[in-house]
Amino acid sequence: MSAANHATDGHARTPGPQGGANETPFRYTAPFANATEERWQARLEQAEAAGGGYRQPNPGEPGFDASRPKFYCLDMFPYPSGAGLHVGHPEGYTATDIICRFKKMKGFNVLHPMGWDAFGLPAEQYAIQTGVHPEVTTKKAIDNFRRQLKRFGFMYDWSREFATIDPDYYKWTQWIWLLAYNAWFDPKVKAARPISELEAALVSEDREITAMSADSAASGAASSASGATSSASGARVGVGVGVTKRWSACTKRERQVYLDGFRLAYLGTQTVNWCAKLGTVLANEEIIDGRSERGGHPVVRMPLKQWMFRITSYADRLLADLALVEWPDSTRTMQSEWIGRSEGAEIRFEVDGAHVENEFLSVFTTRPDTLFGATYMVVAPEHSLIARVVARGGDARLTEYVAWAKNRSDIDRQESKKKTGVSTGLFAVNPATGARIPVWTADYVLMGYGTGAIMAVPAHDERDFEFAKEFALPVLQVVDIAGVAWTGETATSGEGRAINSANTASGLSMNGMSTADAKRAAIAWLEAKGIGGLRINYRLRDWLFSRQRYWGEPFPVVYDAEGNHYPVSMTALPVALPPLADYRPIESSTPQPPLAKARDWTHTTAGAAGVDPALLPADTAVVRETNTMPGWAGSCWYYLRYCSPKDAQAFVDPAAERYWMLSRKKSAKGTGESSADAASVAAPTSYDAATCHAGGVDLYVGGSEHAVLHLLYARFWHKMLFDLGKVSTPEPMGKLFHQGLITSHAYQRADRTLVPIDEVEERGEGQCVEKATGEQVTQIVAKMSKSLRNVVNPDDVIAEYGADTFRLYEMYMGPLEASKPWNTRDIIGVFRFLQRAWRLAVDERTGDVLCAAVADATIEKQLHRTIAKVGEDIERLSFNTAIAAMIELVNAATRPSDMTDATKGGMTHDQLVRFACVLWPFAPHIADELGERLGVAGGLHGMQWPAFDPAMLVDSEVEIAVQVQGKVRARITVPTAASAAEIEAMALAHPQVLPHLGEKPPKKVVVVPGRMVNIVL
RNA sequence: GGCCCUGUGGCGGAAUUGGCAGACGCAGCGGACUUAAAAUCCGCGGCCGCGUAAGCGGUGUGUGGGUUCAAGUCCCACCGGGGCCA
Repeated sequence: MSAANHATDGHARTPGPQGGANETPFRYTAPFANATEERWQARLEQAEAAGGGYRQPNPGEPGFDASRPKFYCLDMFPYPSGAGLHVGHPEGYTATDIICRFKKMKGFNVLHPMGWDAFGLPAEQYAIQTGVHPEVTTKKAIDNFRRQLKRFGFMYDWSREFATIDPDYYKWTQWIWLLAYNAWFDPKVKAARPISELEAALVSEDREITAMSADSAASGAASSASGATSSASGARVGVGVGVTKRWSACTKRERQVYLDGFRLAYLGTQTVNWCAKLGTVLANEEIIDGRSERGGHPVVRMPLKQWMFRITSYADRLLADLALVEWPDSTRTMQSEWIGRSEGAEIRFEVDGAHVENEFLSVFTTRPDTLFGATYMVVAPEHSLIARVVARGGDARLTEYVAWAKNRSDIDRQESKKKTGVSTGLFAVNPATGARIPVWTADYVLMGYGTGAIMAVPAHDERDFEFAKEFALPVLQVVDIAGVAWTGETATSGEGRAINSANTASGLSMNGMSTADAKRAAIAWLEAKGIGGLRINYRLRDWLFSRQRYWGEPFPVVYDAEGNHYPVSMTALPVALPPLADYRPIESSTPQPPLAKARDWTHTTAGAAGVDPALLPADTAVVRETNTMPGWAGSCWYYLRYCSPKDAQAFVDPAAERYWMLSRKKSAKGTGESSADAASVAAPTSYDAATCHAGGVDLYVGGSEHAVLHLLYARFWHKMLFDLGKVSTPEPMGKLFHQGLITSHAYQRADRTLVPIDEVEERGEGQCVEKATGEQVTQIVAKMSKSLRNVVNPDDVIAEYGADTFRLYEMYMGPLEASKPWNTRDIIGVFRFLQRAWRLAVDERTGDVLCAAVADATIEKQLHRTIAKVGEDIERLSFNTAIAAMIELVNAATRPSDMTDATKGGMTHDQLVRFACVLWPFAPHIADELGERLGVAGGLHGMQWPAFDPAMLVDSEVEIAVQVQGKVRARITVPTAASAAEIEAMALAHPQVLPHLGEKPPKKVVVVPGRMVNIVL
């Protein structure tokens, strides 16, 4: 078969652009590779325009094959930044592309979508810098990203593409938020339920409720929701002021406030991190060392009404269900540490003092066994108790201290060596000893952890001890730790035996008990006394979901004149982001969302805004919420939308969601060869924990920088949707994989300062010197950065070698999960491999295919082994070794320099087709081109993964090592089936072994058939 | 400070279950082809010592111990690099 036979598209015979005297116009050069790739990509565009291409139909759609198993493979969608793709993007995308192409050849229905995470701070900041509307810059960046990704030839189903900024998408983001707004977490069933069910129960049972002010309600219920997981369910945390009333006796307003205290999306007054420069509030996790993660601007703390998500309700389940997913252990550990479950006790201390009466101070401690050692208490400067003391005329030093401490970052507060604080003038009563102990405020206690107050046990806590020393507060040892002498000079921490811990008056006696027993005794005593009990505390805080920015999803909420909030009806969505001439944030010391500037939009009526008339008459004047959602919002559920991206009736079509997200657990036996048997079992129709996989997406690949936040938020949304019956699996991502960071090189002077890569010259022998000074520098691995001038632009690399080479290079660099340095010099290696592979099949002078007439038995065997090895390696994401195997095959089959003599080396037509199929997932363009020249029309995507004969994987003979005392002394070739006794006899008789054997017979001979022999003397 | 990951030639890495360390690639060296160069093809290659050579001996996976017939792999301690929580 010659190339001329299928030169129908007029391109196949086009010589590589190498000039007139070129003798090898069909050589696989970079221009030839680029031309070939672009030709195949143009064809793909045509096919896509005609409804084909790599489109994957859904169940019920034309062309859908129900007999095939499904595989949903997802990349973390990118922020389309103005800078375009960096080399890190195609790393994960190539990996998933290889797996998807492989799975397709193995007979799977493959969902492999791509889209854009286009809202959020970076897009807005970029727009602000360039002075162009974010929508314009974002869409331009998307177009550029799409162009770049298409140039890599990824097998995405582009018909499913969307961006989070599309109104058709964020309409449903708002819809999900409304679901959360209209839901509460029922601690009895540990699941979300519609809030209408809570309301119905309150009405029918006419329950007694504690009516509260709007401000305290939200935080109060939030605390009780997490407290509900402990046995201390009745205990209120902090100082709550409320009146108990029957539901029927409550006003409409009181009922509303009460219900608001349960919503999963609620309005709470929070001490927030206000970044004046960015004009927005930031989540704790967006702040590093007291400055904004993005931009490094200072952040101050102030109270603000914000929309929150009650993610703490899900702390237990978010923790427990980590066991159900195939995620890297490191990621699961990070999430569980982020959730930070700790078991301890809540203890309520009575407070009395000049200004405050009948109050109590609640603390959380992991060491209730040390209660007798609590010689003073400390509350955070932000604690509500302090505010009240100040309001009732507390002394000036206290006021001053609170003002000073308020803006110190959490890090500063915890790390500063010198402890600061002032006495509040109040006293609390230690319930165990009956002693009056002073209440201090100090910034080393944070409002964000526990209750914002601690009982200080200076004898056994380092920080409490330092504080007690600083202010001459009493220290009492209550734990005797074996092997650690008590000197009074330093705190002793750890477990031991309780001492000085008995009081007949209070009835608590723990002396002699182990720490574990003492904890139990203390908790039992607290419960009996009704002043506390077992409590599970979480580090996890509720999720601050409001941002004072323009470029985000508007909240579907309006406020009446009194400031009461009302949801926009689901049927009135989307609440479209209004056009705004000046969208810049308002840089100020007080929060002012930019959307407030769109007065025509913000000031409207309930009817125009789409509020249910049953909630508020249509002509009521209302003001829209001007905060927007954070960048995380759109990425919390995009994987669901891909299942049915155009659905206008629902956020996801239930049948499509079920098909792509729900799957059976893999049977224990099924290793690798799973295509045929998986299809024979009918797809499940509903989730069953015993037989179904908890996670939906079969493989999710992305960077580990998203190990906590994005993945925790997405899991939270998914669990809400699961509870409310909107999705069919309890977890969003069944299997997760993090690709490693691609780093680069930089050079370091003797004084450890860095030198940009282009200011260094190599002088051979691995010696490098700085051009300007001649100083010797050493090569180190560093992150790619503009300042080090070591950023690699994928477009440049493709122009120089082609996309197939780029893909191959990134996969060949090393293990996918490892962080690896980019080394441009190494790219030539995989490029040469593709050249050799090409030359194996194609005459470089004529473009005709070159096939061996007769199959070489050795090559045939190696081909089978390569097919087996590459298939296994793809399944375990070991692409570097798969490529090495292909290189070995091609090297073995490569002819000597006379490349026209088809009788020497090479592969037969049939072998070349099979090889092209194996190469296709990695380097699809060259493989498709080879395939076509070999007579497979229209590309290889319809081909099956080639079969291998297991018999071909075994040799009849094997060479094994013979060791004497663990040292290799000889190698013998034995039949694979040889018995241990036969091998032993051969080994002992070997001439190279004999001299090493002593006079006496060997003590022992270890024979591992097929591996080695070890003779022990 | 605690937990986790990691350390293999000049470089990237391989060794999937404790079983021949260094696959494959880069860089390097030698040869063939060529007027020459590039390209291509063939070959060499951890380090040290001996040998003209094929080869032989020793040593070798951050350091020091241990388990084992056998350790890059398992255990303990330490050192360096990275991450997470403090």
